[in-house]
Amino acid sequence: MVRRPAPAVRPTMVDVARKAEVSIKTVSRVFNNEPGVTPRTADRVRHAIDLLDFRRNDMARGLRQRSTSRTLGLLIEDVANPFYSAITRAVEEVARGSGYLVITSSSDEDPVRERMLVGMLCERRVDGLILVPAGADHSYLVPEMQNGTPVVFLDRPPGNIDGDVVLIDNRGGAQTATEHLVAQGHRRVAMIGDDLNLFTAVERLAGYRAALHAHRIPFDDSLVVLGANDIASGERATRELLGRDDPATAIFCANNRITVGALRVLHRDRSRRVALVGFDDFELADILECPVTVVAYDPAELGRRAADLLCTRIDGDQRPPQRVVVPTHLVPRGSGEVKP
Amino acid sequence: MVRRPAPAVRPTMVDVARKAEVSIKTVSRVFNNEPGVTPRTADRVRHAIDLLDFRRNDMARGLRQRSTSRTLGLLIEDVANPFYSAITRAVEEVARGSGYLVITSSSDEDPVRERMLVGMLCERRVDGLILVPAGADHSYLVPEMQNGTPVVFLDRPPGNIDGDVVLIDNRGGAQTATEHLVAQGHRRVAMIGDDLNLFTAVERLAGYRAALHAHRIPFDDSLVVLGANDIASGERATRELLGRDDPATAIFCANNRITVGALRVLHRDRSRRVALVGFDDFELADILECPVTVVAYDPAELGRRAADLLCTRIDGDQRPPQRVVVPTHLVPRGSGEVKP
DNA sequence: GGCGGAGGTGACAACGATGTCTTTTCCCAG
DNA sequence: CTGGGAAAAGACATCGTTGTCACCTCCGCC
Repeated sequence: MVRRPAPAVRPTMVDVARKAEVSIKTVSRVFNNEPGVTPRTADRVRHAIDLLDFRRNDMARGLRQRSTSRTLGLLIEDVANPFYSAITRAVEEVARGSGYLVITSSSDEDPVRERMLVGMLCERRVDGLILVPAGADHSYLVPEMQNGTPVVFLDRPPGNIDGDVVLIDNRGGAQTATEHLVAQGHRRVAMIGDDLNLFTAVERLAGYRAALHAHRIPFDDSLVVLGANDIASGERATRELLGRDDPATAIFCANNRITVGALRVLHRDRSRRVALVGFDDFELADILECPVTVVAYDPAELGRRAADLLCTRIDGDQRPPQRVVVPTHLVPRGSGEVKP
Repeated sequence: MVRRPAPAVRPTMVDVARKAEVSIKTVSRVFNNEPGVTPRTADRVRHAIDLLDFRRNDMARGLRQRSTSRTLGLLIEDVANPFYSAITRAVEEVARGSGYLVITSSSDEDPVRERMLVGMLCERRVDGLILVPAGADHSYLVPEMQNGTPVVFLDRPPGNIDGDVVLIDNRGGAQTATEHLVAQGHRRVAMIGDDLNLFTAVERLAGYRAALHAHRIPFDDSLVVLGANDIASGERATRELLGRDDPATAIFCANNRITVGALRVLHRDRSRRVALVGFDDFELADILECPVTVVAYDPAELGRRAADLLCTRIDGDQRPPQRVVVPTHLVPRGSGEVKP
């Protein structure tokens, strides 16, 4: 017969109470620093707590107190992406400041997966949820929100419902980037962007168009390639743009995956001198052969604002839905200052 | 008098039971797909569940069932660091495959903070813990582990206790990197490393020394600069090494922060031709002016192995502590093939 | 017609903490 | 020495779910 190790059960307040020869209620009082316990008794209890390595069971505590888990849910596209990992870190920081831990999960831009994960988070009774919405319809969140889980949307507004949103100034940033290229004398400014079912892609395209319009440059849709969402498609789009008869002399890359793809192409074919401005900053942008000019913003700021807002909602803030916009700024480094 | 919105309480199985006119036990059976319920009854219950947007309260469930939270804890140095965010993603993936969500938190290499976070995670009764140990003593984990929270250590072994560890082949990788430089004809090969109270730093230094030893090159400690742990200190160390009378002709940078720092210095002063091999790969290493040769490994593999191991422990695996070592491989790109 | 058995359903306790209310203790004034 | 009252400590119900066991019904068969 195999001897199994003891079942390994954590001590409870009952165990502590027995050891300290008091009632569990007294243990609870000591543990929570509630008044009304003699210092002598409190010491006895604390001693028992240390002796047994007691850790309060937060599930029981949470169950008793209107089901709070002291935990926030953060549902993003992919933590491995630096943009989101910066956000994650910022959210963690704010959360910890208020005693929360954070459950992170990645939806991979898949609405079905998103919905499943939201379900799992709600089952665990997260006290609030920060969500980068994937897909077009988020009305499924209505019951969750009504049932008392506050939700803050991040980076994109949700579909078919209203709620707090924290966004980047996509349109303004894209316009700044494009105007910067125009100011260098470029007239054939191309744009490589993501799929237009993404809010950010639409906004950035709008900013690009606004810049052209402001400078009376006609919009030429052969200079716009959309649907690029990773490094490989960024490369393809760049090759396509440069392979034409009358190629662009400047490119606005609407996100950092695309920028990297474009850089790979330009790095291989150095004979061309193409101006480039990217949306999103990235590490090492400044020490590439041709340092990359970008429109930057602080992703951590996005996370902080969202987490702050969420915390006020958890604390009962009843204001109407808020819309926070985080500004962008141009960082000229060389690639955007190439003349036609 | 201000009219406050309804207290927003989530429906429970009691509500579902009332609506479906059955007992809560039957609701529980239907919800968990247990046998022994008439299809007709089950349909009625399911209908009520949908109608009320019922979500099972996992805290209550967990409390009843030996306090399981279906949640893993992941305690790393900093999620915003690409190395850790890749790990995080991999852990999430494996976890989800077994029905777990992951609480991530960053210790910032601070033992006090680590301990506090471990405490918070244990209070929430995570089913298991993956920990990148900071500091030198982890005996404080003994009671947690005895009380039934399995722990897997990541990237470094813990201090003063035994346990499962998943590591990179630090020594082998460092040796490979150094030998590669020696093979190019370098005799004055420098190393910039982190503080020696870090396990990985010690191992990498050992690998560097082993390589020199294998090629009968005497160890010269003026060529070794330690204590570099961020980009700025990497820059300082590089300047220091190159500013000497008889400077090194090759540098082994023992982590990617250091590599980036060194690159910044070399980028500014292009007159020097110094060979460089870095430990850790990083994005864009291949499209820098001089593409960077590195010793690479798969951070995601680290995360996967740790999560897999943790899951088997949670499932009751009683084997003695395991030690998993993830291999490294050299990626020559140019910077490491510069001749003396 | 009664009885055994199986399948469906429900009553009730339990998980581990906390809120409410009661009891006990103890101190001091009268 | 006793009564009043505040402070300390405890009893017990409760949060929402699941495990255990009892109950009921319906069926088939002797």
